[in-house]
Amino acid sequence: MDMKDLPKAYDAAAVEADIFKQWEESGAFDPDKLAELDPRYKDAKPYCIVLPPPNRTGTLHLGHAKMLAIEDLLIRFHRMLGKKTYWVPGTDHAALATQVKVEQILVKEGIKNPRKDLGREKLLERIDQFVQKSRDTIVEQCKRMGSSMDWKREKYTLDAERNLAVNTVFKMMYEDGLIERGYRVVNWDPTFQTTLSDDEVEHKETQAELVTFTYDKDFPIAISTTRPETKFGDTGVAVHPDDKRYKKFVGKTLTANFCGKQITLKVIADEAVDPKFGTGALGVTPAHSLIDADLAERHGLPMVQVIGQDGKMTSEAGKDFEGLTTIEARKKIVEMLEKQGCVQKKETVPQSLLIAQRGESPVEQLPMRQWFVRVNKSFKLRNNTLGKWKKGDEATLKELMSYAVESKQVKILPENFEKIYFHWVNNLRDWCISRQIWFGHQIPVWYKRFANTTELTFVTHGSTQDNINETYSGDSDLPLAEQGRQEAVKQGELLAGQNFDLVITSDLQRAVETADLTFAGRKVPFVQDARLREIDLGSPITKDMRLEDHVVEPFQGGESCKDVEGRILSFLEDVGEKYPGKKIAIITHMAPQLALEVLINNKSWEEVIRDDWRKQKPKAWQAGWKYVLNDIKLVASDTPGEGWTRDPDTLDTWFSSGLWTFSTLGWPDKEKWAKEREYHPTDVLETGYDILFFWVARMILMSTYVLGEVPFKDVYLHGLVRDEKGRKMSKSIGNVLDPLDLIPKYGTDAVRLSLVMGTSPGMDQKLSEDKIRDFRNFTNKLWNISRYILTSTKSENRNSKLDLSEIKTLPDQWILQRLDIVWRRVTKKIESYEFSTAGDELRDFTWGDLADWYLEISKDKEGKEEILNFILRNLLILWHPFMPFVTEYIWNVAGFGGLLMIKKWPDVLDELEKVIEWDTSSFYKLRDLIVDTRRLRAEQGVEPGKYISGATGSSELAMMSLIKENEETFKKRARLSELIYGEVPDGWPATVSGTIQIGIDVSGTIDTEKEREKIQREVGQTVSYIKSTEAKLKNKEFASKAPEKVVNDMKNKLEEAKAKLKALEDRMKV
RNA sequence: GGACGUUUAGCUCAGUUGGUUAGAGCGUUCGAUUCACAUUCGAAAGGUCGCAGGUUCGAAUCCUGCAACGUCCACCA
Repeated sequence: MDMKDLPKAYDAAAVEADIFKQWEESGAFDPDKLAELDPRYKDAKPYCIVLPPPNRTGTLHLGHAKMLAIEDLLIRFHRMLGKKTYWVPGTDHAALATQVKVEQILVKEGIKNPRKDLGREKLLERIDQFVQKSRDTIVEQCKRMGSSMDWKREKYTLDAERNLAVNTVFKMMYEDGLIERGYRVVNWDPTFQTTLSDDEVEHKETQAELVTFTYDKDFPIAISTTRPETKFGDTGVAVHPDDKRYKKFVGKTLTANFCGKQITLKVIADEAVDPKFGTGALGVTPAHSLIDADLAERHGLPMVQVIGQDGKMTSEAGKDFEGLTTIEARKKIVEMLEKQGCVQKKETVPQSLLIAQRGESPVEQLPMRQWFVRVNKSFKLRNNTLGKWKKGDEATLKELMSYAVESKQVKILPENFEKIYFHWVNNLRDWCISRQIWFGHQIPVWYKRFANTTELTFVTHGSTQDNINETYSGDSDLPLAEQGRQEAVKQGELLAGQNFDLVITSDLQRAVETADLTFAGRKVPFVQDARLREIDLGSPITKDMRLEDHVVEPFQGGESCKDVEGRILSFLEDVGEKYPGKKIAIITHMAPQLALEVLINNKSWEEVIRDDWRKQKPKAWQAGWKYVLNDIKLVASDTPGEGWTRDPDTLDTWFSSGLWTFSTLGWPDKEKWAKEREYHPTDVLETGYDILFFWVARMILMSTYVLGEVPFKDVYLHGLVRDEKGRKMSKSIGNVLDPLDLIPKYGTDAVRLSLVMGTSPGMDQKLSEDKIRDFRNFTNKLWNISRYILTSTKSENRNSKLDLSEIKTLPDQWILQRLDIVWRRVTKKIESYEFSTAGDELRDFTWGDLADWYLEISKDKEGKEEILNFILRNLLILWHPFMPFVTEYIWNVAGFGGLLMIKKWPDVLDELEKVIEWDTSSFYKLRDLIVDTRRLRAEQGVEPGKYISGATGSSELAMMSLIKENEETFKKRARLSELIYGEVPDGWPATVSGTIQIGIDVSGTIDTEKEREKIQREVGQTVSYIKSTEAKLKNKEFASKAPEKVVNDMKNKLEEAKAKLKALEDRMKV
């Protein structure tokens, strides 16, 4: 392109698509291809950020745009620094949120009850269609934002690889006893028919009627409630232990006829009751309140469920109420109570209603059988590199989560969020992970149910010599010792009263012999089954062998406990099918028996080994553990085949997102994981503070549990984007700014800048179109600076080397020195996540120093082409992470060669190392002088614009020197000229008429302000810090008052600062 | 009820271990513009740093209390 044809204004809309295509096709987004593009990426250090996967529920908003702008800035910066950058792209299925949204759409389309009318498969199909569309939009939007990630590596929280990770972790946790199925009070959303975690439930302030009443006319204690309909489920009345009014009732069991239902209430005393509230007595409803459930557990009160999953009253509420909604029931109850004269008081009180986070539907608390992650359960650590524990130590998930942040292995920015994090972790309750919706990871648990129940009676074999010695037999097949024979006979006596249809023994000698002795004289058929064998340990083992060491990993080429579990599982399947309804005795060994505990009795290996076997060993020799086999439950990472039914529930979406940092890097596939292992822990997690608990905390939980390491080193929490009045952007207010509208209007670079500049971590940001417009103006400024340089210099000078020893004039030295200082500061600031101030620094340089001063000065002097091109190249490099499109475009137009996005930061600036030697301090004095001149000129009314350009610096200096034609002035002007141009020119430009009096001592400005100011510029506050600290330390009062530790701290820091300063001074001397 | 923030120019915000005269952008006012850029340039005005105490040679910065606003968590049944 001919430089003369460059348009006056930068047209972002016209060039961005092409630029992005160029980047994408180059392969520079792919960390593995970087080395092909530039050899410096060979063996480069990894740098990794996982993209917080946007929900596939629709389109991206400005919050996403902000996230993309910040992360792309970091990625581009580190890529230019020479790191192998991997920005992991992906999207989130968002389980509940998505299903809810699609169901709502379907309802609008006329399908009244999508779940019922379409069924699981069809509904999932519709969701998949929606989700696919959503995904395409999201990818397109990310690209429009200029995000430099490689979508060929796209991951999805619900794809096959992530599913394997989810199932694997579920199984691990199940085996460690961290996941359990329990009957507990959970949050239930009757509208969407699913459970919700504590974090998905919100409180909404409402007014409610607080009714004070007695259960029936004769009941001695009055209670208050806002939810009379739950009172059918009351099983207790709680009072404060010190409350004299009720002391006589404590411990008694009272009955009442509550609106037609006979209820039994135990009066309990508990500290949790506030004697000052209401009547001081509290009706305890264990089934419908988490708080009451805790109370009930402490005092052993039963649970009665009176509200069903449909949100209506159950049969427990009696015939008159069954099937009514809670509101209807409430009204009716109050009426009935009033009729009976039981109501003492009705008042309106503020109450916070539980509602689902999405939508407005109220949430009920009900007891249900659900899956939970137990955060307070201690378990044995597999491998852990956090430092506090070693393999085999015990810890709880909560402890892992706390320690990761406490030890600063995860640093949260801004720091105050650490407190919030700890508070949340400390108050964390078990996490309900099962959801009754269809869209999501189905729980990896399968059941096989049998037509009839089979009863299995476990019979231990008698002792062999090895058993007596307490050594493990390995694969040896010893006969019973004499003691063992006696044991077998004795066992027979113990089982004498019981009849068996069949005896199944393992095929090892000791089991077969035991069968013969124990069941001698009975007419029971015997069957041998090799699957009941003891563990094959490969070879004989010593006494020190421990079962817990090879639960998962096989020992010496033999079997692991898990292998045995597989054998027993297949055995049970056969037994359940072949012998339904029979009573069977099985003679087998220790490990197979533990497997029975695991498979039938729902225990983890860790548990059975630790708790059951050792404690109950004596009992084992007495025979007769019974197992009732009516179904088998199997937790597996893949379907076990036909005849198995899978748990229909799905997992909380955050279970899969919690694995995101490593499930995206190939885990648990050994090969893939090995290849990308180096990227974990990832370098930084950047996201909004609103999902600190939902997501950030759960990633820390999962990563420290599964891998024993933190998921990321830094957490950068950005604030929310709000409208110009500080309100949340919402469709109902109509104040939503859509990135897709803004980008064509102002350009992506302007939108990105507006989201990064003027913001700090954790702080909400007010955004208006005015602000974006200002940054559009700035991109145009950069464009015009470039246009000026490109049109005023020859293209053959674009990449010419700069010989620093040839730079002699003051403005040249000054601008290069400024550039040197600026890039150092910008680098430091980006590294410490101070994007806004980094941008300010750059903008001040670009606009304030370069455009307003240096370019103006350069107009009056030829021969600055190398410097101008040099500065432009570097300016583009420094701005690139902030404004990728316009900088890449200019780089292209200028013909600097190659792709800007993989140019080395700071690359060409390396040669600037030496510029610190120059003394440019007098430039500032001159600048002040010029500004003074302008002001004076304005004040004294020099005819404007006639001889001198309004904005330039150098011509005004010339003017100044001509103001008073006398010897003194001439000297000054000669000196000024020398300073600016490095020489005294032969003649002067333009003649200036008029006279302006100025009295500035130019010579005085030249020799002052040397080393100190220069050092200050480079090291910031160091010099003054040293001075003030030294002064403070010398202060006798301070020294005597301050604690020793403080003084020492200050001394240390002082030494550091001095060393820093000295290093700098040395550098300057070279 | 508990915790955490915020309060600095008309507006949006910087101000990193306390240290010369508290900064920027926008806006306002005045002025300039044959120039790479009117998407420009220059200048000016505008601040008891929320309030009240305290520590210090020195406080926007540290401590205490108060107020307003905001957010999160818990919840009185």
